[in-house]
Amino acid sequence: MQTTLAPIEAPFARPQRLVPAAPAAATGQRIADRLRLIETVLAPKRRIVHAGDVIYRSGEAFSHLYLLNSGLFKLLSVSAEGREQVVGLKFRGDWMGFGAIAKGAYACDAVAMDTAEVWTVPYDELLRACAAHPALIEIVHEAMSSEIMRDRDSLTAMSTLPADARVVAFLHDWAAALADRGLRADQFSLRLTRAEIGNYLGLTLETVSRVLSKLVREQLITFNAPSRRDVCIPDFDALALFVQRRAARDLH
Amino acid sequence: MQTTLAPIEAPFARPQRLVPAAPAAATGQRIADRLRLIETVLAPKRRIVHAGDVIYRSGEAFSHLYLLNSGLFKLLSVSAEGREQVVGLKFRGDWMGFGAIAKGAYACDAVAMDTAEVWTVPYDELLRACAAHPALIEIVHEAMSSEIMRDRDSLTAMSTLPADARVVAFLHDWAAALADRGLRADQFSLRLTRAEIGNYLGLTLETVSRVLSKLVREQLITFNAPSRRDVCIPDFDALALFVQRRAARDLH
DNA sequence: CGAACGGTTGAGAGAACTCAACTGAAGTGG
DNA sequence: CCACTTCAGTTGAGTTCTCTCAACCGTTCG
Repeated sequence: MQTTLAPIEAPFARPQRLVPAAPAAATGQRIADRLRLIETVLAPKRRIVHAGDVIYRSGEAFSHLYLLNSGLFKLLSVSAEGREQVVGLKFRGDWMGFGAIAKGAYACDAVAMDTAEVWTVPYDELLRACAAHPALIEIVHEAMSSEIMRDRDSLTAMSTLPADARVVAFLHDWAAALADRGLRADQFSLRLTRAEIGNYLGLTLETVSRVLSKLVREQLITFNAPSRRDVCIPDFDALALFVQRRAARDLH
Repeated sequence: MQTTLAPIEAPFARPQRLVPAAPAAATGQRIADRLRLIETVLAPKRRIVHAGDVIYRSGEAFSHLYLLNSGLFKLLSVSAEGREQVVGLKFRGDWMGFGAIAKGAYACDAVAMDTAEVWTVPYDELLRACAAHPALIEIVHEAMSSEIMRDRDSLTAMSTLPADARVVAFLHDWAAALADRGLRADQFSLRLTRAEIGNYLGLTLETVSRVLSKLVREQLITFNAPSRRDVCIPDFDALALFVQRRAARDLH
């Protein structure tokens, strides 16, 4: 797979994600609390969007951050030649647009995959509000920090995991993201095509399809109805274990 | 390589990097300016470290950010089993520790690869200073934003580029990082072993070695002395072109 | 001098990709 | 209402790329 400097374990093992069985009472509470604070302090403009709607486009001047209150977004890095690369998936409570601060322009397209509610936060207004509300700055830093960690984990997964473990880690993280938000994680609809999943994971759509078929054979997942997009995950921890085993494999 | 949603070009093409021929007068000025501001506002504690020294370790409680004033650092994600993964390389002007804000603990080891000067910035002090100096907050946000973008670009490269282009992109980015800091970019010493480069890029050390040999044959690089770590890059733009071509290859 | 280490190179194996055929579902127009 | 098309998905066969295993070289260091 790649060069081993020393033995490694599950690279996708994000501490917060590996504790999916959070007390039901607290499930999704942190995220909701933060949203409420943002709401009261900033009174952001709310906006309902539908699948396919684009919040910002690559190249546009940066001015706003966006906070997802519901729904699902994908971030697409679009090259000059028009090829697209999925570089991120955003759930409720996630911010969009952090990457644009440094360059003063968005570097990707933010596309809704669903009916969603987006809160619009003018960046300069946010900065002013930060001066008045110290808690705000910490929330923003925490969100950026999380994004950095998530990217880093993805990078590690990409460089250490074989195809099947990558797909499993993807499912695991998706389920964990839902669980974090208090949504049911044992059964959900992937809203991406095989091509999009493959694009995101650095695999071909055929490989993704083959892996999913294999996972069904191995009973790690099942599909509801013939749609083949509604996944059931009978044993969440088995996913993490699969990834771990697969990563451990090449340490002899 | 991976699923194509639409045609793509060079994924490593980071706008700021693709303009390496910055006016000599301004070269490295932005970074120096920011360092100077931090220095005057925060008066951070300076610290000289040597190759192999560790600034923080995975698992330690988060309390400080670190700003690199000179030298080179690597960030190592270390698993429970002790296997290491290079997840980042830091140059002068780069911050270390952003990833730790969210979880309150560092998730990787920061290891000096060189004699280096590190500035120590207590995070709570930084937050207080931000309230007084609005410019400071923008600098920090910009640094975090840059890190997000860099990770995202690496992810794209990992998922779209074949082995040779990945190595070339790595050299290109290294040279660009040096150029950004006013250092000579046409000739420099890679301070990583083949194993470390491979680990970072998700390749084996043998593949890295083979690619480098091929690049020498194709005159994209040369080595100084038999050390095989001192690289000459006769034509910087040729590197970007190589990556671009290699990425464009699979769009038929 | 011998051991350890970084690096190079070759041969064979294995993983993922490409190309291609096929299915089923959904949508369109006659 | 039913051909016809399109699109997502599955599966197979062959190819290609990268990895694994191995031998070997040169340098450094005890």
